[in-house]
Amino acid sequence: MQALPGFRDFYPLECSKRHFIFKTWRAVATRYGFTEFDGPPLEPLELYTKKSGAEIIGQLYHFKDKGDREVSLRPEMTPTFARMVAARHKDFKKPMKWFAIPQLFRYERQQKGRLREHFQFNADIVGASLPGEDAEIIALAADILREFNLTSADFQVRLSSREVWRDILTANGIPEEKHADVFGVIDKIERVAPGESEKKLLALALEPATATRILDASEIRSADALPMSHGVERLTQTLASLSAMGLGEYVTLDLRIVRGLAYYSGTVFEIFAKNSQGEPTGRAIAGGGRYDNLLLNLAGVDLPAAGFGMGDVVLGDLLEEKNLYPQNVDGPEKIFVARLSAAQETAALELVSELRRAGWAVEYSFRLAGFNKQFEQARNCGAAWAIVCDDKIQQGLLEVKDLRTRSQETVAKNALTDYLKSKKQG
RNA sequence: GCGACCGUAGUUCAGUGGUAGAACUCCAGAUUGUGGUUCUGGCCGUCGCGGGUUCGAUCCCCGUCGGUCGCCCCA
Repeated sequence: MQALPGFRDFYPLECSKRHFIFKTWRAVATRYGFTEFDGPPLEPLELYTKKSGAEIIGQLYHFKDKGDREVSLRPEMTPTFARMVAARHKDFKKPMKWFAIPQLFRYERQQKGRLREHFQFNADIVGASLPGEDAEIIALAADILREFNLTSADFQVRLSSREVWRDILTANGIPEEKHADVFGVIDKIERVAPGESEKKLLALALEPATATRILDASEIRSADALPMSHGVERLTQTLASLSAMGLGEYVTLDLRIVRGLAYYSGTVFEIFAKNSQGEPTGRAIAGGGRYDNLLLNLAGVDLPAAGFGMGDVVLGDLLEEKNLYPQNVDGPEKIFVARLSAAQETAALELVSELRRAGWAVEYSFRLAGFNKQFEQARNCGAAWAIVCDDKIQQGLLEVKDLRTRSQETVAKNALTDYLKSKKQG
């Protein structure tokens, strides 16, 4: 028996890494004033088949439950979020800044960076559709990566706008009905052979000259290269805000980004790891954007919103590759309490208990073994300190050994925690 | 859903048409007052599963399941 395909067993080390990622997500989100929420991992299938991106339904992990309901494990958090917000948005002041760390599911063949299950940090703002909100979302995403000690040499935020794209398409006489298809082509420009995108655009019955202008537009990397419009003004303001927040070096305008999901309406962005040439590479670490119409379409409540997601798989691979998991990711400094003989059994257990209640991570040997064994066990459990209980415990004295330097000192029991604290900081 | 490659002890891998090995790990001991060395012993596999060819298959063939990577799609 093993885990289902695409599902992971988290052994202690992997679980520690997962906790490290979650802890970092929560810490930065909290600093940005976001509060955590959660929803059901299983939802009515209809929530996903209804209005949010028809693309997603082909790969849903869905089935019929015992009550004959069509249900699906959640493939993304946004529909759940939209439903929850729509139902009770009047209970919350705007802007609402919420985050969640849902486990998401997709039924598809697994490959690198893509499993049937993953955890995804989601942060969303429901507010007034301001450029500052877009900047806040992007800044949070970038600052999370900075918190993992990733730098501008490691990742790049690629900023774009569907609003700008709609203006470009409309200016080129492309009717609204075709926008989604054209977005689909733009979204894949980087992944198809040269010339392929032009063929696809022509297949959508675009004039050759129009197709060329669309492809040229996707090369735009600066707001100055775009005719002024509401969308461009917005992008400019968002970029200015990000620069003011000290994140300018992380962000570039890149009109190749449009995002796959149909519900995005304005600003969109994706974050990619950079290769040695500084080019975006691999799968997106994070992605998101503005979806001002989703709440209206899905739940009949007209609230503008923006958000992004960041999965643990691609991020985890990157942290692994860059060796950015902390040394002590599997836990705090431990203390091992050893005792010489049965005479110290009780005293040792008292000491173990006292230290644990004082907040230290403490281990000891369940059976009285020779010192060789006890010290070996101390090393194996990763202890930084060993405290030896021997005859001197009668006088309230303990031997404290630093297992890394192998130096040992006699310390009074009542001075132990102060001693350990002073040593820990040093 | 499609394609390529792969599937032997917990792990990394060797191996042969006549029912399997190494290293490491793990456990115990050498060592009844101080640990990463060394030595000794022990546990471990229905050789992924099913079928076929064969006197006989872990080895050949087919299927299936699983893994890796890619396509599709993209949280």
